[in-house]
Amino acid sequence: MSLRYAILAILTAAPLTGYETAKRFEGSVGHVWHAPDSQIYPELRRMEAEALVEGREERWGPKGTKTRYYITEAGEAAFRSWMATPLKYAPWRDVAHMQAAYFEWAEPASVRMHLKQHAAHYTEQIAQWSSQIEAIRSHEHPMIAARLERYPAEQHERIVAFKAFAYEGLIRLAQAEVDWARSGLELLEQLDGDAPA
Amino acid sequence: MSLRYAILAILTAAPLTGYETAKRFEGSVGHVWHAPDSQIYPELRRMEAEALVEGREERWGPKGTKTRYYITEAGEAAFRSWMATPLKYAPWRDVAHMQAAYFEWAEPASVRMHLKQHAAHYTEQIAQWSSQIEAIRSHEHPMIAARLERYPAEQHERIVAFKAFAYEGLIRLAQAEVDWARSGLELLEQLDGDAPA
DNA sequence: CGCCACTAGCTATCAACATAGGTATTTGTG
DNA sequence: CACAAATACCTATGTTGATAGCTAGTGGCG
Repeated sequence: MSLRYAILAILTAAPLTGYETAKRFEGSVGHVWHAPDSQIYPELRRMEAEALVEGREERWGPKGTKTRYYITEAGEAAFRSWMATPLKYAPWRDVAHMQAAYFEWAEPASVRMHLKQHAAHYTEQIAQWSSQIEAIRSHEHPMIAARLERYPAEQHERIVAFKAFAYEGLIRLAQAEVDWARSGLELLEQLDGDAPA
Repeated sequence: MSLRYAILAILTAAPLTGYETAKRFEGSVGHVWHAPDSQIYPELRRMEAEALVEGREERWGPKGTKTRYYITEAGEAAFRSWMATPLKYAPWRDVAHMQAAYFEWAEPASVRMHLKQHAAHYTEQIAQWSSQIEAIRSHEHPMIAARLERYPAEQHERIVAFKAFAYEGLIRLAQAEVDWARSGLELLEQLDGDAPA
């Protein structure tokens, strides 16, 4: 159900075609929520059937047409109501930590590789998200720019602050992953120091 | 596919019936990986068909029988090979952060509630995982006790260290969530301080 | 002996997501 | 004008996971 609300969220900034929506989920929004186009097209149609969005046919060149989806009042209401509802916290499911619990089944070299990869992956994520935050704060981010145009100036501070806040949370998490992986490398040295090959 | 390896992982400590396996996924292993019994029973049968586990019928009272699953050589090999394989990092999907990015659509009181709930949830998680770590380090944890009995003493240190390490990672993440939620509450005070109701 | 919680095992259905294909049109470039 | 790249849209299939049910035997208690 979250995909639906992610779609509604980006449609509050600007009406989009299915294709554009899918692109957003590869790029900016994709940093917080990922979805393939094969999920997005049918979901948009379901949402249209429920009157949360309205699809308007547009000409596209001499022969083609495309559908641009506009969020409706009902759609905004649904989004607002979701925003007011407390989240259900799903039970944990984390492969990396699950695997780490059984590292005694892997070669020390393999463990080292896993941990280094883990740190590298999240370090890269931090870099990406940091540059997103900068673009958000400077209003250079295209989605932010479109959104700010649509809403009155007194809301701009909140809009920007919350987007940046969300990314800051992701960065905190990623930093925790990096720190954990590093502490794992230290642990490994300790264990192998005690009983070297 | 991860469910399969989670099952293999716990079967390396002791052979289990389907029911016992399901119980593990509600309790201890469930902290890192959750799965309902409706997933576990068919998965065990699939794994038996692929010879990763061997099911042995056991009497259970005068009329009943139950199947206890033993990990096979092939199962151990599959697990070891998975342990040596680098993980694929799935694209991000996080409802709480997605929702936070659009907090301007919620009432400040509602945002405050969300953030407090978020902090409370992960604080509770930290408490649970911390007590797990204690039980692991003191060897009081039943799964750890069973596991240590099965493996030679020189491996005990690693077994315990890696289990504790995994939980430490979860605690780091949860702590990051709590810190983030608290910083969100501060941000909210700032924003509402600028323009109070 | 009746009752109940627990153990044991199983099924059916649905939503969510991944993967991998497909067609057709437009637009820009050499 | 040929061609590639991008735009636009769609489907089919399989896996995973969530939800909710079901039957039936065991073991302990009053």
